[in-house]
Amino acid sequence: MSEKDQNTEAQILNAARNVFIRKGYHGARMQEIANEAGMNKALVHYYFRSKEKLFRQIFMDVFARFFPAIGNVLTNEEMPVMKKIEFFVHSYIDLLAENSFIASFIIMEINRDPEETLNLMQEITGDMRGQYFAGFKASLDKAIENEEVAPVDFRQLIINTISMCVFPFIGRPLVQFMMFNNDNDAFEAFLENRKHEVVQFINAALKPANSK
Amino acid sequence: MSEKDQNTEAQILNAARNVFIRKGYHGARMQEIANEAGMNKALVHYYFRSKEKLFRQIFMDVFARFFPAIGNVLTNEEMPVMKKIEFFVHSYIDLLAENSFIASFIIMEINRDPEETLNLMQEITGDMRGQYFAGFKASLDKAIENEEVAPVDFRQLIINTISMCVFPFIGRPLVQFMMFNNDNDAFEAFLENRKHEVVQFINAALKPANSK
DNA sequence: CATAATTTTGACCATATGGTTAAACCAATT
DNA sequence: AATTGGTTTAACCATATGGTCAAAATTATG
Repeated sequence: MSEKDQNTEAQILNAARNVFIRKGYHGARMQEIANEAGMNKALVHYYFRSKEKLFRQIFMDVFARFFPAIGNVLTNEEMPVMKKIEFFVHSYIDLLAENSFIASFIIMEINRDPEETLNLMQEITGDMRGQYFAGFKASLDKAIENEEVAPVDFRQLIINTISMCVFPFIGRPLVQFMMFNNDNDAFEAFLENRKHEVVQFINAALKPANSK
Repeated sequence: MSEKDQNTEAQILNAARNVFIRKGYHGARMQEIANEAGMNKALVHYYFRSKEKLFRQIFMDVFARFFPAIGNVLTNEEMPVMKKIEFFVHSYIDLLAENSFIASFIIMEINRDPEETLNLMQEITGDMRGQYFAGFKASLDKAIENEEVAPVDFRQLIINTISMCVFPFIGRPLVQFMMFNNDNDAFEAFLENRKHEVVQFINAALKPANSK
């Protein structure tokens, strides 16, 4: 594989990533990818046989970068639960803010073809799926026992947390329109605040009943 | 318009609704809609000139049924804030459970073509958009002043609430796979619980600092 | 420098898809 | 029964799209 090879390949991957993320699988056109990469359509097929093969690679790249953020935080045994959550919320919202279409893209694709998409995801998560959460559950339950946090089901808590982080990005056009008169800057500011607000919200919700 | 007219038209609308919701605009095929309606493709065009016109009508129908659930609850001045939220959470999760693809559909389309989709939505919401939330803000702020609930920005609260209701449905395949080993029944049970858990979670989060 | 190997391109193909049309069908009216 | 008006269909059209191929351009190799 020559230098030029890697270069063109990278150009294609880059263009494909943009187009697929913007338009989704059905909306994306091989021609548009070729144009955006500044080359002939046949060349795209020369490097990646078919649209589907190209898409798979893109999806896995995107998801592979997106997924570990969850795992790394939940896995760290040392950190107290509430710190874990704080760290998670901050890094997740930052990640999404910098890659604003990733969340919609993943959601879009998993709803388009759940079976296939789950297969791709499994190749990345492997068997680790359950482990991530088991670790979190353990340390959460311990904290509950020590009455550091109020009793709560770990799944509900995780989903509450992820929901509050992810939804504003997925539903951004809608939310921005409905609640911010479509004012971009106002919404950006809102997102910046949100990191702290969400943490505070969860923190308050988890305050044990007998604390002051 | 004859009886038969209304019947075929309804059949088309019904089929189109199913197909569009399952596949989204790009994924949907006029032929598939015709098949599902049990008729010729040309007939679909005879009733609704183009795919786009048909789609618009479907989207507006779907959104029109989906949207008021927000407004009605937030508008009611009498109800105490926490009751409003409880009512909202219950009715929203029920609505989504019964129309499981609606949320994904709306999200999908608004990300596909925000401009156009917002236009369609505006035809339904009219100028009422702001009003809904203004009413909620007023009664929330009053409750805060009376120290019935802890201080919180009304937008953050609304988005927190909607996030926690909607996200599990939008991300269902992913969540079900990651946290429930793809077990359908387990996830359904989880959703049933969730109505109460979310209400309780918000309730705890909004408990004023000085209450026991 | 000549030859081989690889990369890139323009032209092309088969198929799918949204959309049209003319004719067939059918129900009501005279 | 014939006419009329709307409904439904089969066949068709133009275009878009994923994909292929042979030739040209470029690069590596002797």
